[in-house]
Amino acid sequence: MDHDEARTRILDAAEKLFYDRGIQSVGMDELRTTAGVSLKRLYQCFPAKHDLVEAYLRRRDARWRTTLAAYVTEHADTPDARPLAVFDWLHDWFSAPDFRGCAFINSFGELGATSDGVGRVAREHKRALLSYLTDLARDAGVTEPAAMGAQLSLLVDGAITTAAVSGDPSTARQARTAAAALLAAGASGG
Amino acid sequence: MDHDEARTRILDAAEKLFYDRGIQSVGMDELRTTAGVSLKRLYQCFPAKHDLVEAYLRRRDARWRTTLAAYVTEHADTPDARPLAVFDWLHDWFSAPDFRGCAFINSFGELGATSDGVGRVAREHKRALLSYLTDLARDAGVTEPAAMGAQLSLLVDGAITTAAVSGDPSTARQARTAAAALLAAGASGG
DNA sequence: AACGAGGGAGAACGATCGTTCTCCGGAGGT
DNA sequence: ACCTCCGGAGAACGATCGTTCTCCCTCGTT
Repeated sequence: MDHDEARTRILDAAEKLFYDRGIQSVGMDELRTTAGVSLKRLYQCFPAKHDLVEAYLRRRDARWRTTLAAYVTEHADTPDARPLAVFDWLHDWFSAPDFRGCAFINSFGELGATSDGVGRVAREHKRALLSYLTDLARDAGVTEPAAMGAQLSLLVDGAITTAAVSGDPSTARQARTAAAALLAAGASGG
Repeated sequence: MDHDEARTRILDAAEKLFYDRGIQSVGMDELRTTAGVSLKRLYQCFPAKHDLVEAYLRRRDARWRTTLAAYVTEHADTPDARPLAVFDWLHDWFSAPDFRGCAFINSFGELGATSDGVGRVAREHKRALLSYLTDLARDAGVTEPAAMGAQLSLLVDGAITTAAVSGDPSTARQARTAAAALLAAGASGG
Protein backbone atom coordinates (compact mmCIF):
# COMPACT_ATOMS: atom_id res chain seq x y z
CA MET A 1 0.00 0.00 0.00
CA ASP A 2 1.50 3.30 -1.07
CA HIS A 3 1.18 6.74 0.44
CA ASP A 4 -1.77 7.91 -1.67
CA GLU A 5 -3.86 4.83 -1.00
CA ALA A 6 -3.23 5.16 2.72
CA ARG A 7 -4.28 8.80 2.55
CA THR A 8 -7.47 7.91 0.75
CA ARG A 9 -8.36 5.14 3.17
CA ILE A 10 -7.73 7.44 6.12
CA LEU A 11 -9.88 10.18 4.62
CA ASP A 12 -12.63 7.65 3.87
CA ALA A 13 -12.60 6.47 7.47
CA ALA A 14 -12.52 10.04 8.75
CA GLU A 15 -15.47 11.08 6.63
CA LYS A 16 -17.55 8.13 7.75
CA LEU A 17 -16.74 8.42 11.44
CA PHE A 18 -16.55 12.20 11.84
CA TYR A 19 -19.77 12.76 9.93
CA ASP A 20 -21.64 10.03 11.79
CA ARG A 21 -20.63 10.79 15.33
CA GLY A 22 -18.95 14.18 15.44
CA ILE A 23 -15.25 14.93 15.59
CA GLN A 24 -14.40 14.84 19.27
CA SER A 25 -16.27 11.57 19.75
CA VAL A 26 -13.89 9.76 17.38
CA GLY A 27 -10.40 8.89 18.57
CA MET A 28 -7.29 8.42 16.47
CA ASP A 29 -7.20 4.76 17.41
CA GLU A 30 -10.64 4.07 16.00
CA LEU A 31 -9.71 5.96 12.85
CA ARG A 32 -6.64 3.82 12.47
CA THR A 33 -8.65 0.63 12.91
CA THR A 34 -11.36 1.67 10.46
CA ALA A 35 -8.86 2.85 7.87
CA GLY A 36 -6.78 -0.30 8.31
CA VAL A 37 -3.48 1.54 8.50
CA SER A 38 -0.86 1.73 11.20
CA LEU A 39 -0.71 4.60 13.65
CA LYS A 40 2.71 5.53 12.30
CA ARG A 41 1.32 5.79 8.80
CA LEU A 42 -1.64 7.81 10.01
CA TYR A 43 0.62 10.38 11.63
CA GLN A 44 2.95 10.63 8.66
CA CYS A 45 -0.03 11.36 6.40
CA PHE A 46 -1.63 13.79 8.88
CA PRO A 47 0.76 15.11 11.55
CA ALA A 48 -2.08 16.03 13.90
CA LYS A 49 -5.79 15.40 14.26
CA HIS A 50 -6.74 18.91 13.24
CA ASP A 51 -4.89 18.42 9.96
CA LEU A 52 -7.04 15.38 9.28
CA VAL A 53 -10.18 17.25 10.27
CA GLU A 54 -9.41 20.06 7.88
CA ALA A 55 -8.54 17.66 5.04
CA TYR A 56 -11.76 15.76 5.66
CA LEU A 57 -13.83 18.93 5.44
CA ARG A 58 -12.05 20.17 2.32
CA ARG A 59 -12.52 16.92 0.45
CA ARG A 60 -16.14 16.70 1.50
CA ASP A 61 -16.73 20.26 0.38
CA ALA A 62 -15.33 19.53 -3.09
CA ARG A 63 -17.27 16.29 -3.44
CA TRP A 64 -20.52 17.70 -2.15
CA ARG A 65 -20.53 20.64 -4.51
CA THR A 66 -19.42 18.54 -7.48
CA THR A 67 -22.16 15.98 -6.84
CA LEU A 68 -24.81 18.68 -6.50
CA ALA A 69 -23.72 20.46 -9.67
CA ALA A 70 -23.64 17.19 -11.62
CA TYR A 71 -27.16 16.33 -10.50
CA VAL A 72 -28.48 19.77 -11.40
CA THR A 73 -26.96 19.84 -14.89
CA GLU A 74 -28.23 16.35 -15.56
CA HIS A 75 -31.76 16.64 -14.21
CA ALA A 76 -32.70 20.17 -15.28
CA ASP A 77 -33.69 20.55 -18.91
CA THR A 78 -33.75 24.33 -18.97
CA PRO A 79 -31.86 27.00 -16.96
CA ASP A 80 -35.15 27.92 -15.30
CA ALA A 81 -35.46 24.43 -13.85
CA ARG A 82 -31.99 24.35 -12.33
CA PRO A 83 -32.64 26.16 -9.04
CA LEU A 84 -35.50 23.81 -8.24
CA ALA A 85 -33.44 20.75 -9.15
CA VAL A 86 -31.21 21.64 -6.19
CA PHE A 87 -34.06 20.76 -3.86
CA ASP A 88 -34.73 17.48 -5.64
CA TRP A 89 -31.13 16.55 -4.98
CA LEU A 90 -31.59 17.55 -1.34
CA HIS A 91 -34.51 15.15 -1.09
CA ASP A 92 -32.36 12.30 -2.34
CA TRP A 93 -29.64 13.22 0.11
CA PHE A 94 -32.02 13.53 3.07
CA SER A 95 -33.37 10.07 2.27
CA ALA A 96 -29.96 8.44 2.54
CA PRO A 97 -29.74 6.28 5.67
CA ASP A 98 -26.53 7.93 6.88
CA PHE A 99 -27.76 11.51 6.42
CA ARG A 100 -26.93 13.53 9.49
CA GLY A 101 -27.13 17.17 8.40
CA CYS A 102 -24.48 19.52 7.12
CA ALA A 103 -20.96 18.40 7.99
CA PHE A 104 -19.78 22.00 8.02
CA ILE A 105 -22.47 23.34 10.30
CA ASN A 106 -21.99 20.35 12.60
CA SER A 107 -18.23 20.85 12.71
CA PHE A 108 -18.64 24.58 13.15
CA GLY A 109 -20.98 24.12 16.08
CA GLU A 110 -18.62 21.68 17.71
CA LEU A 111 -15.25 23.29 17.03
CA GLY A 112 -15.84 26.65 15.35
CA ALA A 113 -15.06 28.58 18.51
CA THR A 114 -11.89 26.57 19.18
CA SER A 115 -10.41 25.87 15.75
CA ASP A 116 -9.74 28.60 13.21
CA GLY A 117 -9.37 26.06 10.41
CA VAL A 118 -12.82 24.58 10.90
CA GLY A 119 -14.43 28.01 10.90
CA ARG A 120 -12.56 28.98 7.75
CA VAL A 121 -13.54 25.85 5.80
CA ALA A 122 -17.18 26.14 6.89
CA ARG A 123 -17.25 29.77 5.78
CA GLU A 124 -15.70 28.90 2.41
CA HIS A 125 -18.18 26.09 1.88
CA LYS A 126 -21.18 28.31 2.50
CA ARG A 127 -19.73 31.09 0.38
CA ALA A 128 -19.19 28.65 -2.52
CA LEU A 129 -22.75 27.38 -2.19
CA LEU A 130 -24.07 30.95 -2.22
CA SER A 131 -22.00 31.71 -5.30
CA TYR A 132 -23.32 28.60 -7.08
CA LEU A 133 -26.94 29.37 -6.25
CA THR A 134 -26.46 32.95 -7.39
CA ASP A 135 -25.14 31.66 -10.72
CA LEU A 136 -28.17 29.42 -11.08
CA ALA A 137 -30.48 32.34 -10.32
CA ARG A 138 -28.72 34.54 -12.87
CA ASP A 139 -28.92 31.84 -15.54
CA ALA A 140 -32.60 31.41 -14.77
CA GLY A 141 -33.16 35.05 -15.64
CA VAL A 142 -33.95 36.34 -12.16
CA THR A 143 -33.84 40.12 -11.97
CA GLU A 144 -31.74 40.24 -8.80
CA PRO A 145 -29.59 37.10 -8.80
CA ALA A 146 -27.56 38.05 -5.73
CA ALA A 147 -30.63 38.52 -3.55
CA MET A 148 -32.27 35.40 -4.95
CA GLY A 149 -29.12 33.34 -4.43
CA ALA A 150 -28.98 34.45 -0.80
CA GLN A 151 -32.62 33.55 -0.26
CA LEU A 152 -32.21 30.16 -1.89
CA SER A 153 -29.18 29.45 0.28
CA LEU A 154 -31.27 30.22 3.37
CA LEU A 155 -33.82 27.67 2.23
CA VAL A 156 -31.13 25.10 1.50
CA ASP A 157 -29.47 25.49 4.90
CA GLY A 158 -32.80 25.57 6.66
CA ALA A 159 -33.91 22.41 4.90
CA ILE A 160 -30.67 20.61 5.74
CA THR A 161 -30.77 21.39 9.45
CA THR A 162 -34.51 20.79 9.78
CA ALA A 163 -34.25 17.47 7.97
CA ALA A 164 -31.32 16.50 10.16
CA VAL A 165 -33.13 17.19 13.43
CA SER A 166 -36.55 15.90 12.40
CA GLY A 167 -35.31 13.03 10.26
CA ASP A 168 -38.00 13.83 7.71
CA PRO A 169 -36.83 14.05 4.06
CA SER A 170 -40.03 15.78 2.96
CA THR A 171 -38.51 18.97 4.32
CA ALA A 172 -36.88 19.19 0.90
CA ARG A 173 -40.31 19.31 -0.72
CA GLN A 174 -41.40 22.20 1.48
CA ALA A 175 -38.21 24.05 0.67
CA ARG A 176 -38.78 23.40 -3.02
CA THR A 177 -42.26 24.84 -2.82
CA ALA A 178 -40.97 27.93 -1.06
CA ALA A 179 -38.19 28.32 -3.62
CA ALA A 180 -40.67 28.07 -6.45
CA ALA A 181 -42.76 30.81 -4.88
CA LEU A 182 -39.73 33.06 -4.47
CA LEU A 183 -38.61 32.43 -8.03
CA ALA A 184 -42.10 33.13 -9.36
CA ALA A 185 -42.13 36.42 -7.49
CA GLY A 186 -38.54 37.28 -8.39
CA ALA A 187 -38.64 36.46 -12.09
CA SER A 188 -41.14 39.20 -12.77
CA GLY A 189 -39.17 41.82 -10.91
CA GLY A 190 -39.31 41.38 -7.13
CA MET B 1 -26.20 29.72 49.28
CA ASP B 2 -29.13 27.36 49.03
CA HIS B 3 -29.86 24.58 46.58
CA ASP B 4 -31.86 26.65 44.10
CA GLU B 5 -29.33 29.43 43.87
CA ALA B 6 -26.56 26.90 43.26
CA ARG B 7 -28.64 25.30 40.53
CA THR B 8 -29.20 28.63 38.85
CA ARG B 9 -25.54 29.59 39.00
CA ILE B 10 -24.53 26.22 37.55
CA LEU B 11 -27.05 26.53 34.73
CA ASP B 12 -25.89 30.08 34.02
CA ALA B 13 -22.29 28.90 33.78
CA ALA B 14 -23.31 25.94 31.63
CA GLU B 15 -25.26 28.10 29.23
CA LYS B 16 -22.42 30.54 28.81
CA LEU B 17 -19.68 27.94 28.39
CA PHE B 18 -21.56 25.25 26.45
CA TYR B 19 -23.03 27.74 24.02
CA ASP B 20 -19.74 29.54 23.48
CA ARG B 21 -17.41 26.62 23.02
CA GLY B 22 -19.46 23.45 22.56
CA ILE B 23 -20.24 20.81 25.14
CA GLN B 24 -17.31 18.42 24.97
CA SER B 25 -14.82 21.29 25.06
CA VAL B 26 -16.00 22.31 28.53
CA GLY B 27 -14.98 20.25 31.53
CA MET B 28 -16.78 19.89 34.81
CA ASP B 29 -13.91 21.64 36.60
CA GLU B 30 -14.24 24.77 34.50
CA LEU B 31 -17.99 24.67 35.02
CA ARG B 32 -17.45 24.50 38.77
CA THR B 33 -15.02 27.42 38.72
CA THR B 34 -17.27 29.61 36.57
CA ALA B 35 -20.35 28.82 38.63
CA GLY B 36 -18.46 29.39 41.87
CA VAL B 37 -19.75 26.26 43.54
CA SER B 38 -18.01 23.22 44.89
CA LEU B 39 -17.66 20.03 42.89
CA LYS B 40 -19.71 18.21 45.50
CA ARG B 41 -22.54 20.69 45.10
CA LEU B 42 -22.35 20.46 41.33
CA TYR B 43 -22.79 16.71 41.41
CA GLN B 44 -25.60 16.79 43.91
CA CYS B 45 -27.50 19.24 41.67
CA PHE B 46 -26.70 17.31 38.48
CA PRO B 47 -25.57 13.71 39.06
CA ALA B 48 -23.85 13.49 35.67
CA LYS B 49 -22.74 15.81 32.90
CA HIS B 50 -25.46 14.69 30.54
CA ASP B 51 -28.08 15.70 33.11
CA LEU B 52 -26.62 19.19 33.14
CA VAL B 53 -26.50 19.27 29.35
CA GLU B 54 -30.15 18.35 29.09
CA ALA B 55 -31.18 20.85 31.77
CA TYR B 56 -29.16 23.56 30.00
CA LEU B 57 -30.93 22.85 26.70
CA ARG B 58 -34.39 22.72 28.27
CA ARG B 59 -33.98 26.02 30.09
CA ARG B 60 -32.55 27.66 26.98
CA ASP B 61 -35.44 26.37 24.91
CA ALA B 62 -38.00 27.85 27.28
CA ARG B 63 -36.19 31.19 27.52
CA TRP B 64 -35.55 31.48 23.80
CA ARG B 65 -39.15 30.89 22.83
CA THR B 66 -40.48 33.14 25.57
CA THR B 67 -38.17 35.97 24.54
CA LEU B 68 -39.12 35.61 20.89
CA ALA B 69 -42.84 35.55 21.62
CA ALA B 70 -42.56 38.58 23.90
CA TYR B 71 -40.72 40.54 21.22
CA VAL B 72 -43.27 39.62 18.57
CA THR B 73 -46.32 40.53 20.63
CA GLU B 74 -44.73 43.84 21.61
CA HIS B 75 -43.34 44.92 18.23
CA ALA B 76 -46.12 43.82 15.88
CA ASP B 77 -49.18 46.07 15.80
CA THR B 78 -51.37 43.76 13.74
CA PRO B 79 -51.51 39.97 13.37
CA ASP B 80 -50.25 40.38 9.81
CA ALA B 81 -47.03 41.97 11.04
CA ARG B 82 -46.20 39.22 13.51
CA PRO B 83 -44.50 36.72 11.20
CA LEU B 84 -42.13 39.41 9.93
CA ALA B 85 -41.38 40.63 13.44
CA VAL B 86 -39.77 37.24 14.05
CA PHE B 87 -37.03 38.19 11.62
CA ASP B 88 -36.50 41.57 13.26
CA TRP B 89 -35.87 39.74 16.50
CA LEU B 90 -33.44 37.45 14.71
CA HIS B 91 -31.51 40.49 13.55
CA ASP B 92 -31.15 41.71 17.10
CA TRP B 93 -30.02 38.27 18.21
CA PHE B 94 -27.51 37.87 15.39
CA SER B 95 -26.01 41.24 16.30
CA ALA B 96 -25.29 40.19 19.87
CA PRO B 97 -21.56 39.75 20.43
CA ASP B 98 -21.90 36.25 21.85
CA PHE B 99 -24.18 34.94 19.08
CA ARG B 100 -22.94 31.58 17.90
CA GLY B 101 -25.86 29.98 16.09
CA CYS B 102 -28.58 27.69 17.33
CA ALA B 103 -27.67 25.92 20.56
CA PHE B 104 -29.85 22.98 19.61
CA ILE B 105 -28.43 22.45 16.14
CA ASN B 106 -24.94 22.84 17.55
CA SER B 107 -25.59 20.32 20.29
CA PHE B 108 -27.33 17.99 17.89
CA GLY B 109 -24.40 18.05 15.50
CA GLU B 110 -21.97 17.38 18.31
CA LEU B 111 -23.87 14.80 20.36
CA GLY B 112 -27.08 13.91 18.53
CA ALA B 113 -25.69 10.60 17.34
CA THR B 114 -24.41 9.71 20.81
CA SER B 115 -26.98 11.09 23.23
CA ASP B 116 -30.68 10.36 22.96
CA GLY B 117 -31.57 13.20 25.31
CA VAL B 118 -29.89 15.85 23.18
CA GLY B 119 -31.65 14.62 20.05
CA ARG B 120 -34.98 14.61 21.84
CA VAL B 121 -34.64 18.16 23.18
CA ALA B 122 -33.49 19.48 19.80
CA ARG B 123 -36.45 17.85 18.09
CA GLU B 124 -38.86 19.29 20.66
CA HIS B 125 -37.39 22.75 20.27
CA LYS B 126 -37.79 22.74 16.50
CA ARG B 127 -41.27 21.29 16.73
CA ALA B 128 -42.30 24.03 19.18
CA LEU B 129 -40.86 26.69 16.88
CA LEU B 130 -42.76 25.23 13.95
CA SER B 131 -45.95 25.21 15.98
CA TYR B 132 -45.45 28.85 16.99
CA LEU B 133 -44.76 29.99 13.43
CA THR B 134 -47.80 28.07 12.21
CA ASP B 135 -49.93 29.89 14.80
CA LEU B 136 -48.57 33.22 13.62
CA ALA B 137 -49.33 32.30 10.02
CA ARG B 138 -52.85 31.27 10.92
CA ASP B 139 -53.47 34.51 12.84
CA ALA B 140 -52.13 36.45 9.87
CA GLY B 141 -54.85 34.94 7.72
CA VAL B 142 -52.67 32.75 5.55
CA THR B 143 -54.70 30.20 3.59
CA GLU B 144 -52.44 27.26 4.44
CA PRO B 145 -50.94 28.00 7.84
CA ALA B 146 -49.23 24.63 8.21
CA ALA B 147 -47.34 24.93 4.94
CA MET B 148 -46.49 28.57 5.60
CA GLY B 149 -45.28 27.79 9.11
CA ALA B 150 -42.99 25.09 7.75
CA GLN B 151 -41.58 27.44 5.13
CA LEU B 152 -41.03 30.20 7.66
CA SER B 153 -39.26 27.77 9.95
CA LEU B 154 -36.92 26.83 7.10
CA LEU B 155 -36.07 30.50 6.64
CA VAL B 156 -35.53 30.96 10.37
CA ASP B 157 -33.20 27.97 10.68
CA GLY B 158 -31.39 28.88 7.48
CA ALA B 159 -30.89 32.43 8.68
CA ILE B 160 -29.57 31.28 12.07
CA THR B 161 -27.00 28.88 10.65
CA THR B 162 -25.92 31.20 7.85
CA ALA B 163 -25.53 34.09 10.26
CA ALA B 164 -23.54 31.88 12.62
CA VAL B 165 -21.07 30.74 9.99
CA SER B 166 -20.75 34.04 8.13
CA GLY B 167 -20.99 36.28 11.19
CA ASP B 168 -23.19 38.65 9.21
CA PRO B 169 -26.41 39.77 10.98
CA SER B 170 -27.89 41.10 7.73
CA THR B 171 -28.81 37.51 6.93
CA ALA B 172 -31.91 38.25 8.99
CA ARG B 173 -32.88 41.00 6.54
CA GLN B 174 -32.61 38.63 3.58
CA ALA B 175 -34.73 36.08 5.40
CA ARG B 176 -37.27 38.77 6.21
CA THR B 177 -37.49 39.78 2.55
CA ALA B 178 -37.99 36.15 1.54
CA ALA B 179 -40.63 35.68 4.23
CA ALA B 180 -42.48 38.77 3.05
CA ALA B 181 -42.52 37.40 -0.49
CA LEU B 182 -43.83 34.04 0.69
CA LEU B 183 -46.52 35.69 2.82
CA ALA B 184 -47.56 37.93 -0.06
CA ALA B 185 -47.93 34.88 -2.29
CA GLY B 186 -49.59 32.77 0.40
CA ALA B 187 -52.10 35.32 1.69
CA SER B 188 -53.91 35.40 -1.62
CA GLY B 189 -54.29 31.70 -1.84
CA GLY B 190 -51.42 29.44 -2.12
C1' DA C 1 -19.13 22.39 75.67
C1' DA C 2 -19.81 18.33 72.91
C1' DC C 3 -21.46 16.35 68.84
C1' DG C 4 -23.13 15.22 64.29
C1' DA C 5 -24.53 16.78 59.79
C1' DG C 6 -23.20 18.96 55.82
C1' DG C 7 -20.63 21.79 52.68
C1' DG C 8 -16.04 23.65 50.65
C1' DA C 9 -11.53 22.77 48.63
C1' DG C 10 -9.16 19.94 46.13
C1' DA C 11 -6.56 15.42 45.83
C1' DA C 12 -7.24 11.01 43.81
C1' DC C 13 -8.98 7.48 40.57
C1' DG C 14 -9.65 5.03 36.42
C1' DA C 15 -10.54 5.80 31.67
C1' DT C 16 -9.46 7.80 27.47
C1' DC C 17 -7.36 11.17 24.61
C1' DG C 18 -3.61 12.64 21.07
C1' DT C 19 0.92 11.62 20.25
C1' DT C 20 5.44 9.24 20.42
C1' DC C 21 8.46 5.27 21.11
C1' DT C 22 9.94 0.53 21.02
C1' DC C 23 10.39 -3.67 19.07
C1' DC C 24 10.29 -6.74 15.31
C1' DG C 25 9.92 -8.91 10.76
C1' DG C 26 10.56 -8.63 5.91
C1' DA C 27 12.37 -6.58 1.39
C1' DG C 28 16.30 -5.06 -1.21
C1' DG C 29 21.09 -3.94 -2.22
C1' DT C 30 26.11 -5.65 -1.96
C1' DA D 1 24.68 -14.25 4.05
C1' DC D 2 24.61 -9.92 5.99
C1' DC D 3 23.37 -5.33 6.76
C1' DT D 4 20.13 -1.57 6.26
C1' DC D 5 15.93 0.51 6.08
C1' DC D 6 11.03 0.89 6.42
C1' DG D 7 6.51 -0.16 7.83
C1' DG D 8 3.30 -2.68 11.11
C1' DA D 9 1.62 -3.65 15.78
C1' DG D 10 0.91 -1.92 19.82
C1' DA D 11 2.96 -0.41 24.39
C1' DA D 12 3.89 3.80 26.65
C1' DC D 13 3.49 8.73 27.92
C1' DG D 14 1.62 12.86 29.69
C1' DA D 15 -2.54 15.39 29.73
C1' DT D 16 -7.23 15.72 30.62
C1' DC D 17 -11.72 13.90 31.29
C1' DG D 18 -15.90 12.68 34.41
C1' DT D 19 -16.52 11.18 38.85
C1' DT D 20 -15.57 10.02 43.74
C1' DC D 21 -13.17 10.43 48.11
C1' DT D 22 -10.71 12.62 51.90
C1' DC D 23 -9.99 16.04 55.00
C1' DC D 24 -11.39 19.92 57.52
C1' DC D 25 -14.17 23.68 58.96
C1' DT D 26 -18.62 25.61 60.24
C1' DC D 27 -22.99 25.62 62.19
C1' DG D 28 -27.25 24.20 64.69
C1' DT D 29 -28.88 21.37 68.39
C1' DT D 30 -28.90 19.59 73.17
